[in-house]
Amino acid sequence: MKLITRDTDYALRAVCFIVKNKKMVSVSDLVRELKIPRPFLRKILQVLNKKGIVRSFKGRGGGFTLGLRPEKIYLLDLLRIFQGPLKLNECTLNKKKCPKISVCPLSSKLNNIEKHVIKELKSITVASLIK
Amino acid sequence: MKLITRDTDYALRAVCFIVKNKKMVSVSDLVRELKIPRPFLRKILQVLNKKGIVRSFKGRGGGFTLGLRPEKIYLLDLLRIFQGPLKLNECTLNKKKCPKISVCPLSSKLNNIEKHVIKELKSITVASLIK
DNA sequence: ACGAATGATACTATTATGGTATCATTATCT
DNA sequence: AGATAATGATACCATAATAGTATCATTCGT
Repeated sequence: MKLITRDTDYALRAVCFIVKNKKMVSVSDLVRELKIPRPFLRKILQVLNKKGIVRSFKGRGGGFTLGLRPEKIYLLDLLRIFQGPLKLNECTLNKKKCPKISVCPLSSKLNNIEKHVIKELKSITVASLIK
Repeated sequence: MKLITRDTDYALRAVCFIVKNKKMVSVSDLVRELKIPRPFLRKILQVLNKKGIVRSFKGRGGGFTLGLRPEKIYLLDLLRIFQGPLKLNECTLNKKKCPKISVCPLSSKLNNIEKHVIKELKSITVASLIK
């Protein structure tokens, strides 16, 4: 099981690079640096732009700058953007109501795990990864 | 993101039912009780049998009994059997060595999360879910 | 006006998940 | 012994998620 998928990972790397570079960064710069497939990276950056993580500038000399301060960019947010909500305790039979064999003590235990994971992920910001 | 997929979930439910029933349980019993698609459940039980979690008996009057004591059946084991090793911190660019933008403080943080999750999952046994 | 950049969007490929289907084997009951 | 009721082995299929590609539109600087 993976916790972090590629798009999230790429997004994180891209954002980190943009932070370090201070100035405007183009997709070409990022591709050169990160060796990520260009069209895929473009798609990812467009999402980051829409979410305000990054700001885009069109036209010649354009590219991307940071949209938020690095301390305000949480790994958890990136994860949610690209992978949807983190729900570790989803009961697969939920729609049909749990049948008699109620294994539901499980649910509370999974909830605890989930809370811990979320707390930890919240503590990871781009700023904390850069320094 | 799901932590537990259906096969693991079904396996857990099946095992719990077998524990509660004390005696031999056939696939038909389980299907009746758990409303799980029969062929899928059969496949799952065959895996559980091979792994020793469950013991199978062929022929008329056959079925399944427990292969281990309920305190010895860990959710973590079921998870590993059906979903492979739990690796939260897999760096997607690992093969090619992380490029210069080393985001690797991330790795240690993810490792901590992973350890915690594994520890928690180890503490969940079938016995603890039944009572 | 041209070229260099991103925006929008639709399509494709690969893999993981969630199953089905079929035939072989084995044990029991009559 | 033979029918029947169970699991074993295995190959196949469907759907969804992941990981990308491709193309045309728009915008900005020179």
